Amino acid sequence: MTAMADGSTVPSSPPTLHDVAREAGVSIATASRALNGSSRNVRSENVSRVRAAAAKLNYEPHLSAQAIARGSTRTVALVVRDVADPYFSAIAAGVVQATEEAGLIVTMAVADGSPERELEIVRTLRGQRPRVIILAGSRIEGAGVRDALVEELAEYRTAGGRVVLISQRDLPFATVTVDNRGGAAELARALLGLGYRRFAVFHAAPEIRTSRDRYEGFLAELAAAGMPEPLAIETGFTRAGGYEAARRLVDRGFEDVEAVFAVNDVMAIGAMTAFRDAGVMPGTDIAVAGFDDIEPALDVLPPLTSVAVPLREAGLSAMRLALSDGGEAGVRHPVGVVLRDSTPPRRSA
Amino acid sequence: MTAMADGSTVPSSPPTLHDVAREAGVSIATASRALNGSSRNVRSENVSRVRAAAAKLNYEPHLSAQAIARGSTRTVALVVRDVADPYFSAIAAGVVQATEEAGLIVTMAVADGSPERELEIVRTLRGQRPRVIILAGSRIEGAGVRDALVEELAEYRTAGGRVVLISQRDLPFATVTVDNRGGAAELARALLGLGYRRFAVFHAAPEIRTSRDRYEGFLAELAAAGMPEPLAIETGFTRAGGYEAARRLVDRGFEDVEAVFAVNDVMAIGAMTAFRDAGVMPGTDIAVAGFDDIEPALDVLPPLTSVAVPLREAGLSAMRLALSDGGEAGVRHPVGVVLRDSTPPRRSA
DNA sequence: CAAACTGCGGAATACGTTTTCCCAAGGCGG
DNA sequence: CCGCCTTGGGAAAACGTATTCCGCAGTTTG
Repeated sequence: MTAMADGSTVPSSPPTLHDVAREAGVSIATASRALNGSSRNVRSENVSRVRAAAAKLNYEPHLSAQAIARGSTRTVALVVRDVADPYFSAIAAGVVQATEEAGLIVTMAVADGSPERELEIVRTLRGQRPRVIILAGSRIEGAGVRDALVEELAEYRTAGGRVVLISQRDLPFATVTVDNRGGAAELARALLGLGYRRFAVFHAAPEIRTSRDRYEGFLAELAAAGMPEPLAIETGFTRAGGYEAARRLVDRGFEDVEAVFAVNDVMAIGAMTAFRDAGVMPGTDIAVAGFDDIEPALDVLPPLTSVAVPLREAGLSAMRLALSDGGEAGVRHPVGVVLRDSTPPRRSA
Repeated sequence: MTAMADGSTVPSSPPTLHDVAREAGVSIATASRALNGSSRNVRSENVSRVRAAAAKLNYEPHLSAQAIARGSTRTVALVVRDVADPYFSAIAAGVVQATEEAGLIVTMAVADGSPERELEIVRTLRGQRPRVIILAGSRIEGAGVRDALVEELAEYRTAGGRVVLISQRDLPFATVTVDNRGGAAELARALLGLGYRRFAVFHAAPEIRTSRDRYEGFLAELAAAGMPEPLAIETGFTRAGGYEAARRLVDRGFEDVEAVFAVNDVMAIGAMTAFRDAGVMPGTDIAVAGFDDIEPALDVLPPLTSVAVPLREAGLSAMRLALSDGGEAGVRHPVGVVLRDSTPPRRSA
């Protein structure tokens, strides 16, 4: 603070490059060149004087000013549905890690599962002029919003920005996907192998592409094996959704269902708790399997059978994809079924 | 893209205020005033023409340019230890929500539990010139780093920035805390009331203030009740830390311990899994209690006794505190013990 | 009816950087 | 010894916006 005559204080603004240059006795241009090593040379004596001055004044360059002077920012924008969801927070962790390793800055926005909100976010994001926009788990298929979003993103890319989508296919942008369909099919095969025959599937609205792919992959494999169509229950893509679907199943008296496949782990975990609350024991009375293999899947009892998805890796790949100047390519991560006690082998009926 | 003579394309930069003004047939000054309603009036006809031009060109103001022209940004910087940890992601969710409601932007950095990294983050954050810096769960007590960090933050505040700390006391900044000491004491009383007498405490390094407060609160209450000193095991503040501490306890043959208090839920949950992996059943063979009452505490079996902490609320309060021009005040959130089956009443010995 | 004032548009400046352009000094070959 | 090239410093322009200041027209006031 700067003390005033009346005893009050005034916020003193941080030192600028100008101050550093004056302190070092050189021009602003030289100071700038000394600090960020441009293509131009600076006499080494001047470099050290500028460095010393910057350190003395505790100078930090004004990122906004740099951005406008250079014509590009150092930020990466990440849009997720919900930070508190372990699925997204794992992805976010990967994105943040890769971003910081590249010396960039992450800004985060939460779409809350609303396509309109997501569109609005992307629009205002353009004002931020980020280098990269990463959309994770968007609910992009919402009616007309989809086209508007695609157009918005395309325009952003035209201006030199990079777009990466996580777990969302069929859009003209670089994408990192996981093999949702294949993983669900593999899971179906594994469950059939354990002796299960009658299934229920807890899935979310089909506009959520991830849910739909997993659902369809599971169905396709059952059909291929000549199994009857499973009981499908549509619900929210969240823990609460899984809980509620399980309640509904209990209320309906199970209808012979032996195993539940919930299209993600938080739903599966919610379902397990709902079953237990209703007095039916997951694992013994009814089998439960999920998808994602998030950390809590191990801590729940019985441990949850799931399909391991490298979420953090997906976040890392997204950033790698964004930073490599590669074209529209995409990365697909393999997934792997991991069987645990929530789906014990079933004595042959 | 702009098509070139040779058939290639060139990134075309986004429209600027200049373009909007030209399109609307007014000056830049008028366009600026029309778009963000300054104190100055603009003829309503011009306002609508500018608005129309902006919409037609899909104009978004360049936030960096605004920042430097206005002398202040619209960003809030959040520093957490680890996004993937449910404790921090819950706080982050609250911060993001409140920030977006205020029309601001969140940038996020991950300190990874290293005080040096945290200091470095805060330093480079100053270059971002955020309106607010929120530090959650910092490990601020690291040796000399602490003073440097305080100084850095003080300097930032001098320049007009606002600092809010979450769950960190005794620093000269606005702080939102939870009653860690009181909650732990209350938990101790509750466990004593259930009949437990021999305790182990899994705590983290004392530089982690949150851990220390909970540990001390628990100890103090036991001492007040005339109980013997519990067995203390120091470990990491993470799920892995809890797991490892439980293993150590098992290896030592328990030494009569009847109940474990882990200073947070992820540690408690890790410990429960470790116990189970070792063949001792949490809840029946040994009681376990945690702190935070994160969502998975309900899904684990037996459900985990914990102390409910309004984490999302804490994030919201932090932002409210930052935006209200109030002084150094602080908010303290109350906590409440919630008993579940991981600590069943103990038959009196 | 002159003077003061109000309403509003636009030119110009400011913000803190980077970068282009110009210039001076010194080294070198011819 | 002269011109040319290299080296490196500084002045100034540029980035995109907000805002101050100036000026003009029209309106009110005394």
